[in-house]
Amino acid sequence: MKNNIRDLRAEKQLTQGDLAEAVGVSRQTINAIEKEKFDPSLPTAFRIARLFGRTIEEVFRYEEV
Amino acid sequence: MKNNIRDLRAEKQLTQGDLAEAVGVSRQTINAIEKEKFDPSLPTAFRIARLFGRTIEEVFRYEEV
DNA sequence: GACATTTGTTAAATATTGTTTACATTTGTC
DNA sequence: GACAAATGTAAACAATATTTAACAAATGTC
Repeated sequence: MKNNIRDLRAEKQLTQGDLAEAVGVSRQTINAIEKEKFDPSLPTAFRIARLFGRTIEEVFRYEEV
Repeated sequence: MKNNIRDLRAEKQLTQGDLAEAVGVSRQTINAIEKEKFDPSLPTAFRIARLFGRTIEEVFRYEEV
């Protein structure tokens, strides 16, 4: 799973901590998702996308196995 | 999280077993998601949406807490 | 009504994801 | 270079997703 959270976050000038607070997860969780250590849960993905005013497909890109 | 997998599945005349196989999860997982027992992972949500030719937002509806 | 198919459900076990804590590294500013 | 802010990372744990197996209930067909 790829994502462009880093760019979207930069656009809005939010730190990982800002985003974490807005989304309701820990800063380390945002960091891990951003660094693509693991995928967020579907609810978390929805909250992230919504926060940026984007669809999930615009934020995350799934590459078929 | 709400979803309309049941209707989409009916449109395509797929059984839960058919969908499970196409998506790559167990039939019970499809049943549980369909009955909204729990949310799928993000990759599974992507595969389900893709299979129906829909976006995740068209298949799943997230209601803010 | 017998039969096959589909769906619902439950329990236990496993895998994956999210949180916390703590510390290290990087980056920017003075 | 000192300092603060931001980011990276890791281990332990908590929470959730998924599988497997088994059986019950519903549905459709003959």
